[in-house]
Amino acid sequence: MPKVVDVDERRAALIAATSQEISRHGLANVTLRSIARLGGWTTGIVTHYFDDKEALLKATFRHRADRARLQIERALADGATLLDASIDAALPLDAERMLDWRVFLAYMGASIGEEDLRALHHERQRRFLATLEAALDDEVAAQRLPLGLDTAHEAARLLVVLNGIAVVAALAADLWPPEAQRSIVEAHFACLRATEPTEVPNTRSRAR
Amino acid sequence: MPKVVDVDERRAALIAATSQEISRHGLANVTLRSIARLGGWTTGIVTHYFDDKEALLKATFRHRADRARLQIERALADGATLLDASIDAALPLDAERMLDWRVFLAYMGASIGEEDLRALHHERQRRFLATLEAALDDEVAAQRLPLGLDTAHEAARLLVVLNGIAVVAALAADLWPPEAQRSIVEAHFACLRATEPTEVPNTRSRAR
Amino acid sequence: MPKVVDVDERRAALIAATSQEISRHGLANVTLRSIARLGGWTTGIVTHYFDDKEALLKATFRHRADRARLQIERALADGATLLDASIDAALPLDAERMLDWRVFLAYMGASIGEEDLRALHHERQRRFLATLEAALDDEVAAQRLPLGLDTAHEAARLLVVLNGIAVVAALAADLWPPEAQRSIVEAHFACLRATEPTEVPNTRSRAR
Amino acid sequence: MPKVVDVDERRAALIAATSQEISRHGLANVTLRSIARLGGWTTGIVTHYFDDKEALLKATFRHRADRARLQIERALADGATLLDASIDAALPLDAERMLDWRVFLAYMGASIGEEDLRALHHERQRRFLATLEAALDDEVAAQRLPLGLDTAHEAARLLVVLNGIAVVAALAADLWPPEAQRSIVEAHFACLRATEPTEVPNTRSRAR
DNA sequence: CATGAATGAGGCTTCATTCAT
DNA sequence: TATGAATGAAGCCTCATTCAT
Repeated sequence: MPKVVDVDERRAALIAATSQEISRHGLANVTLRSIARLGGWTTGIVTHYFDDKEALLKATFRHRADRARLQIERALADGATLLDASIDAALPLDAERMLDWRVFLAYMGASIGEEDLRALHHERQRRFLATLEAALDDEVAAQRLPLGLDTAHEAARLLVVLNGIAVVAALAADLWPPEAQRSIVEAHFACLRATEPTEVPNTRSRAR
Repeated sequence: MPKVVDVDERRAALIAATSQEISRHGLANVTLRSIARLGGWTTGIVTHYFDDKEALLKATFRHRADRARLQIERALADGATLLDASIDAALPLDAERMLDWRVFLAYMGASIGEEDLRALHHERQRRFLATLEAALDDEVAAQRLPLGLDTAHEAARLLVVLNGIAVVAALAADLWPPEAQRSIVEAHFACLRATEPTEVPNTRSRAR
Repeated sequence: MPKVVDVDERRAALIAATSQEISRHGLANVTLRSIARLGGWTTGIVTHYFDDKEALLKATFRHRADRARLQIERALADGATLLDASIDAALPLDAERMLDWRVFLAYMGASIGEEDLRALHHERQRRFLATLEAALDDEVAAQRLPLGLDTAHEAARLLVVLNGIAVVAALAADLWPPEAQRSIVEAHFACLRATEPTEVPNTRSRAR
Repeated sequence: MPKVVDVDERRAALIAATSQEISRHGLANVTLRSIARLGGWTTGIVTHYFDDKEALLKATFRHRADRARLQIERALADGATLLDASIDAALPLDAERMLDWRVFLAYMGASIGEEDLRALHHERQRRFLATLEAALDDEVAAQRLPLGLDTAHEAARLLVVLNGIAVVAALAADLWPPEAQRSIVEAHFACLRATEPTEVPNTRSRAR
């Protein structure tokens, strides 16, 4: 009987260690050695569970993206409003979500100029947009947002705001304490609620 | 007499080549060789005009950050509204501004986990916020935005939106054509004007 | 199981190769490549067993200094007189001791102007002086040297003579054949014995 | 009429700057740039007055060797005893002589393993030995040293002692204050004066 | 399954030298 | 005579990957 090793568990441990290393020392400074050291393994372990370093990094990115999105979906499924979910499940206000965003941003920087990585981001964006749009539809249905809202457009706007907060907060944490981040999101939702549904489409069709 | 060379001009050429390389091939793939090749120099040229590779990269980052901010300031000084300046001078809608944003995002990713780089971003943010806040004050004074607007807060919001657009657009350009980017900014400004709905009707005349 | 390698043995082999390279081609011409080539390794081997080139060089220096001193101590422990030990265990009269001295002199030259290397030499000198002084005390106790000799002072003198011989001999080997080196040491000891001319006549019986 | 530049003077200035750099920062750290900087020149100056860097370094070495020897010869010509000349003109007890010795030792280290440099040292040693032997002959003639002294042999011994002091003192200056250095030389001369002229030759012909 | 020794390519950097001015 | 911009070779070092055990 072979030694029993839970492959998925080990993979998860490797991904967790990789996340930590990326967040702490930067994507450019992540080495197989540093990952192995953090987990108490040797470098050889990596190629046992992943094809190579790149595969491990991509898996880490995917894992954090999924985790981040699922946390929002779970909050919504549990009955949270989109506003609350955006703040309490999306903003980098605790360690795990900070990790999500830092891994994302690190990988985002690495993707500039490396077109083969765009597929990953494309997929991530697509899924986030779908989640946000569905949530917006639900908000409208629940009459917490005005009827007739262009939810596809507003999903994009919300994605932009959340990404924007993450960027600026990750780089200057002391300038963006939790209240500052929250107030941005709240202002955005206040704006949504005040939207005259006919206005936005009109604006978009403006001739230039 | 030695060969006459305009040092600043040569430095600018090196920075331009570095920007191109970062944008095209990614910060992690920028090598002294690739920079030199692009400019038709040898590798020694780099350390002739900069202390080392890091100094060149930082100078490149600073240059693009300054260029981006100055373009906005210039547009405003030339009489553009903040809305127009945001769209026509800030969004990555032409090659130069795309370069600004891509360099910024690349460096931002590299800053995750490297705390010594945060000072650069901090400075950049501070200056952008100051520029945006002053512009918002001007907008209010010109009665294009409602009196009593919290311009400090709105400067932060606008910064978030612009950064957010850059992030998502840089990673999935085909999902964010110019009109999509524009509509986000316009929706944001519409929201600003609606902050005091009684003061700013839809009939303002905007010079373009 | 990984390949089994005796780390200390491999380190010793690297140090041996480094000694050879220093002696043959000079400290300034020692490259990782040349060391690796001599041992049949690749360049990576060096940083596998030492932090970097400097660490390897310092370890080499320390090893040769220790070896040289221990050879003298061993000779004395085996019953040799200090005169015989000085000649047969200290002078560069065979390949190993020549290596000791050449490595020492090479490193000494490199220490001019590099104050951070002085600690190494300081330690080396301190130990050699202690060894020589103890040996001189033993000689006095064995009545081979006059009672009342200032052994601390004489240890310094002997160190000077041995270092001086090494310097001149290493630089002009043909001017300093073994007999010439020996005669210097013997004259020095003759002088020592004559320090109290009434006590040590010329009729002492020396065991060799 | 061409610009008048005293070639020898300029060469001397270059050599002086090179000596300083060697003594302060070590032979390995001497660059044409550092020399030029020290003298307020540009790097091109060197190849105007010397073939290349190596020629400058060798000229520096020769200059310091000549200077050191000539200072001793001058002291002797002025009527100093050899003992006084050895102490007051040879030991590294002032800045210039310290410079002589440091340059010598630095170059000595560089000569280990570089056989083409041995000619320089050979010549230096030959001249020093001749100077010392002549001085010893004079001392004997002046009856300050015993008749029948093997002056060739004693010149070698004295050279060894002086070189030895320089080596140890250059590396551990605090262990070798002026008095310590002096006492070594004085002890050596005391030994010379006490020499039984017949003894040394006998010792040297001993069978091994 | 797991180890970790060894490889070797490629990056950054330094610096003597050249040469147009 | 002097400048100093530019060259380009070569050094050290890092690190993903391989593979014998």
